[in-house]
Amino acid sequence: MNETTEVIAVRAAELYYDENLSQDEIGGLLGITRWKVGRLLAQAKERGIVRIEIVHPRARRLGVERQLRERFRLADAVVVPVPAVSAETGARVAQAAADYLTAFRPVPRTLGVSWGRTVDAVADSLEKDWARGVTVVQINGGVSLSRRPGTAAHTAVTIAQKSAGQAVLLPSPAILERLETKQAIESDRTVAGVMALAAEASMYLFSAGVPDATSILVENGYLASADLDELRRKGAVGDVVGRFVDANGNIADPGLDERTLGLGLSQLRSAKNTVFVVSGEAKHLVARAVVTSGLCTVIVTDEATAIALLEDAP
Amino acid sequence: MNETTEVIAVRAAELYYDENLSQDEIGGLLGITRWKVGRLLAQAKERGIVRIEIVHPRARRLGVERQLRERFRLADAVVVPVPAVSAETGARVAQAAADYLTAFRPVPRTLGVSWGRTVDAVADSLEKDWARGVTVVQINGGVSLSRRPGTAAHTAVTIAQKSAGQAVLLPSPAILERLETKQAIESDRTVAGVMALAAEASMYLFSAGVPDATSILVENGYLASADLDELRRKGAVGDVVGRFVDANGNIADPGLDERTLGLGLSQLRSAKNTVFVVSGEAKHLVARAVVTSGLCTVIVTDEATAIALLEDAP
DNA sequence: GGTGCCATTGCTCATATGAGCAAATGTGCT
DNA sequence: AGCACATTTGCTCATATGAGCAATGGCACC
Repeated sequence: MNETTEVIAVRAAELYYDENLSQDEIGGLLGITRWKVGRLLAQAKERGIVRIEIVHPRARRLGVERQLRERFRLADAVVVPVPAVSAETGARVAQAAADYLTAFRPVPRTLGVSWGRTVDAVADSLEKDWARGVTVVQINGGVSLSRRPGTAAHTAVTIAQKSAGQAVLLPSPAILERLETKQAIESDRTVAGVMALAAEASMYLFSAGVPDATSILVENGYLASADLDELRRKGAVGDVVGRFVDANGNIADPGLDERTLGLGLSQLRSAKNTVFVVSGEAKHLVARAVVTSGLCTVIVTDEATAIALLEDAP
Repeated sequence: MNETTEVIAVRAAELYYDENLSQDEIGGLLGITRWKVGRLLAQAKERGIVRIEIVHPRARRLGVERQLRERFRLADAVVVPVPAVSAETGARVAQAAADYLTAFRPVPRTLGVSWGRTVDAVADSLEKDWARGVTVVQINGGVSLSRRPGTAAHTAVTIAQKSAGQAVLLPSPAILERLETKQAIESDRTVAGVMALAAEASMYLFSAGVPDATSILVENGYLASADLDELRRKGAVGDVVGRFVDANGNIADPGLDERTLGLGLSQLRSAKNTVFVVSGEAKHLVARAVVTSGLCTVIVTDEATAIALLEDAP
């Protein structure tokens, strides 16, 4: 397309999109046939002269979603565009995840949830009455054994309350210091019951953490900074339901993993509906590990993360 | 439109504009009728959820142009969008003016031109062979009496050469110190001949200057900074073909004007095709004076200037 | 519980538009 | 020049779409 043609295409696009003329009228004005106008408009779109964008906090990128589904054989994917001011990104992704849960059919009877900042944001983004009577069960420990509910409990309880359902909490720390302690807690009737329920959930909702100082596992005192150094040395790129994985989605530190109480990764892998919510540059690596190793069937993320996943091909 | 409907509209817009589905298919997916889809899309456009923009250096704002034509009873108007990096604005406006001249029919036989940075930029933006054999005549003095051609000459010569036509220069300063000198020069056969030709031009091209230190009249030594102070005191908002006007388009300083050699404003006002090229915040005031006082039949400008002209109503 | 009013919905029908194809027009090569 | 080939153009026809209108469904007010 030479420059003259291009300028004509620009005029045509202005008349069509800004002035709402028909292609026929435009042809009359510019002295070309209506078919030529149609072709010029098509080319103008192709070459990015005409840019159509959907500006809305709830906007999504369906094209990218399709690519993610195909590339990683996911049941579904939700990608939100990255707003210019990227502070909002996390909130938008959380909102998108909430929307996804709300729209999901059949409504899950039992929803297994992890905990952390991301999942908590999803809980807060849910509308009241997003569903009816969902039993929300924690899939990994996050509560101290004291009675006062922490953030982890808040997440599950919020999701359950907003559907007028009940929350079933896992009364255990995420990581125990000694294997024996873990086994003892596991064999407790209550805990075992919760774990059995968690194993049967019709849907799981979880995010991932990164092995650095911002990790909520450090914040809650389960791990020390030195532990993370060690984990990174062993190839850990992040944690999923409290379990640290390497770039291939394998357990990074089996010793540590044995002391981690909650749903196992293999259980997650064999589940039908596992919704993975993730956003932000820092989590690109762990997101890759999750989608490539089949830990999730559904991903909800921001466009930048999605593009990163699609770009460096496996 | 409530929030739920709005989100559906967003989905519809994504499917329609990004995924190229038909409204019928979208209706199927979203569980609504195709008419509802059509209505939602229309509303999404209206409410700015769907934003369509034409991104191109040669883009124009036809809607604003129409408003300008109607409001100021112009024969024509050309408005270029303001690019984000506004340094380009001047160049784009000059290009638009060049395009306008090139497309103008019938091709002007004689083109009267003013001089200055803006008009010079137009000259440079013209394509070689933009027209055939146009006689370009200067309409106000800009050359010193010395033989070396300055910028003013360059402008006229460039425009003429690019059409394989000839340039007719006005060998006189723009403003003379004494009235007698001006009259003497005016009565010179050559000068009188050029002025007669200028008066008969089939089209005029000019810009406007502002009465401050950046004025090319100061740069070329015709006026001193103190003269401009005086002019501003007398209400001058800028100059057109070397003549300073107030906000109403009247001569700001008759004494000075009598010593200014070139086409008079009344001649400009009675001409059929007077193309006024102007851009930039600083020239908003003088632009208003020009369009409201009928000095031009055609304006070529940037969107910001156009909006400013339209906003504070007369 | 009626009753009139306004907003929303589903529809008919005329029009606008894109896909696909044949004719025409370039374009490079011998 | 003559030919093969690619590109562009103008067209037919099926489909998509918006305008306009009747039917429907809330909703305030009596």
